[in-house]
Amino acid sequence: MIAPSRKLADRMVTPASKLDRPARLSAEDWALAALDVIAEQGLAAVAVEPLARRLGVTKGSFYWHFPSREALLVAALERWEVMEQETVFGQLEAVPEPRARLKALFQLVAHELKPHIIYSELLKALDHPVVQPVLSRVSQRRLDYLAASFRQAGLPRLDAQNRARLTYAAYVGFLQLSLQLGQPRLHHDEFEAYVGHVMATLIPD
Amino acid sequence: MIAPSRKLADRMVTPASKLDRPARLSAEDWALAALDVIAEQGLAAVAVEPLARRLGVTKGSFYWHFPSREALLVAALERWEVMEQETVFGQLEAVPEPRARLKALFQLVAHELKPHIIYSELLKALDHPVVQPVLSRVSQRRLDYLAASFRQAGLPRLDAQNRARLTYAAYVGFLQLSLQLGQPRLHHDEFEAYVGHVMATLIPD
DNA sequence: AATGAACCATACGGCCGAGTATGGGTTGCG
DNA sequence: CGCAACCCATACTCGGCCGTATGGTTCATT
Repeated sequence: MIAPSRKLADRMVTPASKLDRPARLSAEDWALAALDVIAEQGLAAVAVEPLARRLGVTKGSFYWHFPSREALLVAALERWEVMEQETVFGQLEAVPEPRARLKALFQLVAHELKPHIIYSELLKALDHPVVQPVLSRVSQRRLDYLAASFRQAGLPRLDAQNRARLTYAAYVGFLQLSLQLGQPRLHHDEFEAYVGHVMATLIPD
Repeated sequence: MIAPSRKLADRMVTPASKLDRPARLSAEDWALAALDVIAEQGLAAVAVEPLARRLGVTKGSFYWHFPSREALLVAALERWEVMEQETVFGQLEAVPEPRARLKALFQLVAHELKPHIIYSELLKALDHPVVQPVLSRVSQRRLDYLAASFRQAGLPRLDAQNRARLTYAAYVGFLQLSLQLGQPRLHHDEFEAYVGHVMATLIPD
């Protein structure tokens, strides 16, 4: 079982011994650290002992909070799934007009890649049984959201669905190519032109 | 200590004991087996001992042909890179008209996923230093090919480049979503409709 | 002050895969 | 036949990570 997350006291008697580590960790701290490692080095790099070293403690701490490495992954992904809901969808609720909302969505994804790094890393770890259902749910929600937006933008139902699939595939591919491959390395101007082209091509008029 | 020598007759006359294994392997056999494992379980699953078991031999064999696991990966990717050139591009040289060639390209990718499984798996292993340059070259070649085709289809130079980027991102995303996530699980009819939608959206008229 | 719970360190066993060393068997060729 | 070159098996060492066992330390509470 997971220990109840107690608010970490700011009692820092040590001046500069172990730096800003809260001296005592909670299960949530481990889950957040796991998400950091996923974002930096992928899911496979989430190992107990390296994580412990990273946090300045030993395995003895970890196995008090979690029964196994699997349990940590589950907790981390659970936490990520709720966070991503707010992050991605939260900023778009405000835009009522569907075409403007789609444009805002493209701009968001294109210019703020960091929130999508974890999604991209999880996509690379889809063979893992814990990851698959989570990514499945998240992707389906996004697809439905896209399809609804295209529908509101005037596309017939089937066209809206297919356009959503195409758009989402382009999103996933863009993430992989720009984050993982990092190859194109477009300069600012040509990148803006690219985003403009994507919007002009995929958003109906 | 002294292992009793296996009956030689087992090797010589057996009709189907060790099956079709050529009894003695070459470096190329190892490279091809590595590609099989990549296609089935990803690059991380390419380990020497499991591979040896798969081939019915032991590590002793491997380390005669290769100095290290790295060297095997390099050889396997090298081999894959030349094979993929012929496989993907070879079938399209015959089609002269650019728009028809693009359509043929879409159909090829949509209906014959197997040749792209390795590409998809390598995409998931881009953090590996051996993989990065290979995928970088392959992707760039494909992008250039796409851009040239869109150019021939009548798009202005910059539009052709951006359309190529968009198309290739959609290709990569489609691979990840259908191969790894396996989620959409579209039925035949709606899948054909999707492919049609993609072509109608991305191929200029 | 004392006690119990929360938290962590240390040490251990086990698994698995990378490499190394070495010798034995197999094949082609003179 | 005989002798290399070639191919493979066996038997190690080494390191990394998982999980367990156990005892020590710190904190809140009475």
